Amino acid sequence: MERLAIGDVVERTGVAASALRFYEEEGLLDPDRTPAGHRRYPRELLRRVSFIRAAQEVGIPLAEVRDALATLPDGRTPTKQDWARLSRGWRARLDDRIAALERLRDRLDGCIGCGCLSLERCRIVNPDDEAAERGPGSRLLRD
Amino acid sequence: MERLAIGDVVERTGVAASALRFYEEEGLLDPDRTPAGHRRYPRELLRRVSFIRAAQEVGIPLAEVRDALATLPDGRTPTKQDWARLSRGWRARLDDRIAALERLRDRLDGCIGCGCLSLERCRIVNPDDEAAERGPGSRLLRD
DNA sequence: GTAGAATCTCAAGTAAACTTGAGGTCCAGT
DNA sequence: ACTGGACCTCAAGTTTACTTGAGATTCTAC
Repeated sequence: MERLAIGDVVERTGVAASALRFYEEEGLLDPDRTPAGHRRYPRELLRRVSFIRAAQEVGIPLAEVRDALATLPDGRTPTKQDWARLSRGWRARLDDRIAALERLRDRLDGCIGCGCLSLERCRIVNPDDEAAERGPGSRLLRD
Repeated sequence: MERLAIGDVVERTGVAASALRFYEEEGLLDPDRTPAGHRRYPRELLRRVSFIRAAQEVGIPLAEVRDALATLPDGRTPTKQDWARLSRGWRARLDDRIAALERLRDRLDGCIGCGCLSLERCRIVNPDDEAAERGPGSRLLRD
C-alpha cells in the first residue's frame, strides 16, 4: 500500500477528508489520482499533512503554510534538511508567541494584585505607565 | 466629561466604533444613551473594554468573556475584588496556553535535529513514540 | 452481480469577530 | 441658519478554515 486512499489518511492523521480536500483546493497538497479520479496519497504527503496541522497549532495561517511549503523543491522528495529549514523559521514564530503570552501574564500578575484594570494605573491596560491625560491619549493594549 | 461619546472611547482605547457597537449587540457592553440615542460610556465601561481586549489577546472567545462579565454584580460598580476574581481564572488559561506552546516547542526542537516529521519516528508527529503499525493506528498531533 | 461503503464534485452553509455601506439624524461652530 | 463632522440603524459583506449536503460514481465483499 504505497499510496493511501483518503480514508486511510483520515485514519492515520485524524484530519477529516473534507479538510484534506480543502487543503488540496488551497494548494497545500496535490495527491495523485487513480484513473477513476480517486485521490491517492503517497506516504510522503503525510509529512505535509503533519506539518500543516502542527503549524496550525502554532497559529500560523494556512496561506503562510502554503508559502512555506512552496519553498520546498518540486521535482524531488523533500529531504530532512528541507523540513529542518522550515521548522527553524517556525520555531522563531513559536518563541515570539510564547514571549508575548508571558509578557501578558507578567502584567496580569500585577493586575491580580491591584484588581484594577484602571486606565491610569493598571499595567496590563497601560503598559508604559503613560500619563493618561497628556500625549496623544493613552491607547490601551498597544503592546 | 463623565460619560464619553463613542468617538472618545475609540480614541482612548483604540477599539473601533464598529467593534464597540458589536460588543454591545453581543451583550458585553451596555452604555447609556442620550435622549437622541447617542451612546454615552461611563468611565467604568472603559475597564470592561480593556478586559475584553486583553482577554482576546489571551485567545478567549467573546462568548466566554461575556459569560465572565455576566458574573460581575449588576447594580453596583464592580470592585477591585470582582476584577481580580475574573483575572485569576483567566491567568490559569494563559498558563495552559503557554504550557501547550512550550511542549510543542520542545518537541519541535527534537524535530529540527532530525528534520523528519516522520510518522513512525518523529516526536512532534507521534509524541507517544507509538509504533505506527499496531494499535488503533497512529493519530497525529493528538496531544 | 449486487448491496453497501467509499469516493467524487460542486454549491452552499457555519462560526467568530468584525467591517462596510446606505440612508438618515444630531450637534458644534461660524 | 447652515454646514461638516459625528453619530445612528440595519443589512450585507469579509476572512479563515472548514463542514455539510446533494447527487453521481466507483470499489469491495459476499
